[in-house]
Amino acid sequence: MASATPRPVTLRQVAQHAGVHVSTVSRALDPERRHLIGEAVLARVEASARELGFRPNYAAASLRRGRSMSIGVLVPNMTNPVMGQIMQGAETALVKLGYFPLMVSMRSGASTQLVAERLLSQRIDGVIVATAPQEDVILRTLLEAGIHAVLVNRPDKLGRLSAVIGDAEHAMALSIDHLHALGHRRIALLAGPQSILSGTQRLNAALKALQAHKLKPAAVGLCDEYSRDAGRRACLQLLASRKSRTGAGARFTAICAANDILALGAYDAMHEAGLAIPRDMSIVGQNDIPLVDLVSPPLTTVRVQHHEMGMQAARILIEEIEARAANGAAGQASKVVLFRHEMVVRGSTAAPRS
Amino acid sequence: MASATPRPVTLRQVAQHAGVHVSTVSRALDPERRHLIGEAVLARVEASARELGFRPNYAAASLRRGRSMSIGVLVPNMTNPVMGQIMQGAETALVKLGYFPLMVSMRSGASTQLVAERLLSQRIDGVIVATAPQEDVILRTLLEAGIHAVLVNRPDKLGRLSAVIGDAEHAMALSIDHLHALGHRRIALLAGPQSILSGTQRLNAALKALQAHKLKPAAVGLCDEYSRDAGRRACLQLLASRKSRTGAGARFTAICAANDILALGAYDAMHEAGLAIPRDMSIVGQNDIPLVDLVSPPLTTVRVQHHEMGMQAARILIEEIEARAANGAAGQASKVVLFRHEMVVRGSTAAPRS
DNA sequence: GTGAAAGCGCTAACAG
DNA sequence: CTGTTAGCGCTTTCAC
Repeated sequence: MASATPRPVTLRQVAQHAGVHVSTVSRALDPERRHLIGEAVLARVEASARELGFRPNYAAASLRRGRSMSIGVLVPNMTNPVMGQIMQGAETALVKLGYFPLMVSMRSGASTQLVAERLLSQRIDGVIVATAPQEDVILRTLLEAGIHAVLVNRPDKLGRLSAVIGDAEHAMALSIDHLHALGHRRIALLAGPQSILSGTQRLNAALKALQAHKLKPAAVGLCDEYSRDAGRRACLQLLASRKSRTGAGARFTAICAANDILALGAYDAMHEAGLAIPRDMSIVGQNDIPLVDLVSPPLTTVRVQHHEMGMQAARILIEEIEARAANGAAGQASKVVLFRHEMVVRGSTAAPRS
Repeated sequence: MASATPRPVTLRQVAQHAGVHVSTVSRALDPERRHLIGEAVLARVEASARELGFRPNYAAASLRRGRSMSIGVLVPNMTNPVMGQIMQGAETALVKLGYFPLMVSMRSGASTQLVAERLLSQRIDGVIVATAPQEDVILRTLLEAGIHAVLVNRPDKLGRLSAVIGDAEHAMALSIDHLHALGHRRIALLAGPQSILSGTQRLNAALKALQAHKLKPAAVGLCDEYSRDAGRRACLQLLASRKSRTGAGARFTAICAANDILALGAYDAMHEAGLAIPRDMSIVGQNDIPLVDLVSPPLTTVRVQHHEMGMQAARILIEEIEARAANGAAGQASKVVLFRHEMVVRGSTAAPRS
């Protein structure tokens, strides 16, 4: 008993065991330089390493090479499933590229400044930033220290950094095209608060998508916040005006909501009005938040591929870092990747009753 | 322009700037040893460090001290909000204790073996394990390498490791007590699959909680999986038997589900049977998964404090690591912390109609 | 209180 | 192809 933490095996020990020099072992174990080593020696070294259970000491390698091969992944918090997907995607891609992701959240209780210091002390080679622009103190600190950054889910106002962001126009077009393909021509919009960016952006995108089919919205309900109740109220109002009016435009058969929460509010309104989904009204949401596949009927919505966005951000970051290492800091153009979304067709949409 | 990544400031530079020796700076900047330094020198060193923007190089410190001050946090995946909370809690506590968390998921696409190697190469001082027992290959590899581990949300079958787990008895007692306090006496149970641990555990806990009130379940519905539809079917069956039987026991007024998903299935069944929640039937879930506050009526459930569990696991781990460093590996007893839960009363429960 | 010197484990010139 | 040598930046004896 009492196995007093066996001290990790070093390169030196492997070298001794294999009867060669340390540097030979170092080369043999590096996939990039193993071809420099004779086959016989290579085999011997590998056998020794395996037998002794050698694991390279990253700290020592970092110190020597001046690169840590680790990348910070900065998120506002880790409990949000969207952030989870971004982290997961970034991890997958980074590991595959031979880097180690360091996940760091702003909800750690540490001050903004300390979060930056922590990352800097780890000598990260780059950082993927998914935090809100309000927290840019960190980003600035990191950039000043010469850390390369790529943004996820938010654009860079200065246009200096590459960013991977969602394509709002594409997203709304998917919703509208889906309804149109089902045969809907009288479509009402349930828009989010026009005081915030995504609110106006999505409304405009929806109008544009309708226009592409030479349509105008049958009605537009404005919600003053992204809450279920706001969606419900706006929707009830829409239904009321539908009755009072007789024009063709007012008799809509489908609702395109700016967001899943608002769509769920529309569910409530339909319920109260005694209308069945999707028989009397088709409803489509936006975002595919968790559990909307569990409501009745399961919500048709548009999924943002946050996982892929995380992967893409990682790939761009590493590419830029390695380009910089090769070509020097000279003029790299920053990319903006607009991400495609995907339609998730479930039970809340159907062809209109003829 | 062309700021070619300024090389990080080293201790040596700070020493030069302050006109003292490197070792003096090292001592001055370590809160544990700064008292060894004269006040004047201390002030001078600190000023220099700040002025030059010195950040300690953790890799160098790790190498020298033989401890990385970093802790692995192993989760099955990062997209699950439960895991998010555990990671978040662990991060908060670890950072406060001066450690750096390395979040690693099994969904990274890397093989189990490689995930372990990665952690080992980082020379982590310990690991918090929130993965399922199926993935114990990793855990075994880490333990064999002498890494200290603490489990979250799962017990150690061998009783060697400390674990922070939910208290199923407490959780079910909260549900039952809540229903009892509202006046319910004829309570049906919706149990999960008896083939898995949490299924039997929760059922037994519920029976025990009822017994504490000298009650027996009015009925027990067994679901063969944790799905909404399984909950619905089991619940419909319960309702059918309720009609056919006339005994007092069969006419239950409340349902206590083993899980939120099953509870949502019960919602469906009530809907189909034309019963209103909570007027005709009270329903209580378990877990408080995201969005159950958005269903109609909002689900009354029991919340597991995963965030606190993550924090607690971190504290225990560090405590044990530091005790081991101080006292040697000698016989440490492993702790099992049963975590308290909290009732979240929302709209799905009410007093029974008299 | 402070300085000097050694070395953690590894990689990267430079020799041969 | 393989060995030699010199550190990366830091902490930690041991002197003074």
